[in-house]
Amino acid sequence: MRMVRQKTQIRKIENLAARQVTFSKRRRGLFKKAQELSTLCDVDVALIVFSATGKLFHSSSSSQQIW
Amino acid sequence: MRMVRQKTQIRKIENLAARQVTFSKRRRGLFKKAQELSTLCDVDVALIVFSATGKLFHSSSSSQQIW
DNA sequence: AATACTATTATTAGCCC
DNA sequence: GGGGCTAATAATAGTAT
Repeated sequence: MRMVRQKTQIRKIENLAARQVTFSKRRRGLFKKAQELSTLCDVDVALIVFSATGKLFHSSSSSQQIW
Repeated sequence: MRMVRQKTQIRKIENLAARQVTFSKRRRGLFKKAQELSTLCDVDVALIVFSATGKLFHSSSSSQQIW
């Protein structure tokens, strides 16, 4: 079974199931990167992701609570 | 000249110059990833980074202006 | 929906200018 | 501070379970 991966085009993924899977995977990656930037560079980072179904994902490394 | 790259430890980079370079590079990467998530998955993403010198970097894909 | 695998792409650390 | 280079690490698309 070949697993030929195409270079990802950055445009809306039309297939709902595929879009949800990508949302889950990339959301995790984004929060990880945000946390790493905060730690490595000693800066505050706030990240808010609003899902299509109205669910809210957020993180903030700030000592100030802004949300 | 060997360029032996160590696996990055996720802890504060003590050297100021190195920290600033990493901040610049990773900040760009993070905003790119945020934009990609928004486009691919058709969701709103807001990202705010407070630099050590008080400079504010932000992006929001939301149609609602929150900043 | 969640998790695991893995080939492949994407990011980036360390360097030079 | 910024930009380019390149090898190495890291993220992830596609697949399978």
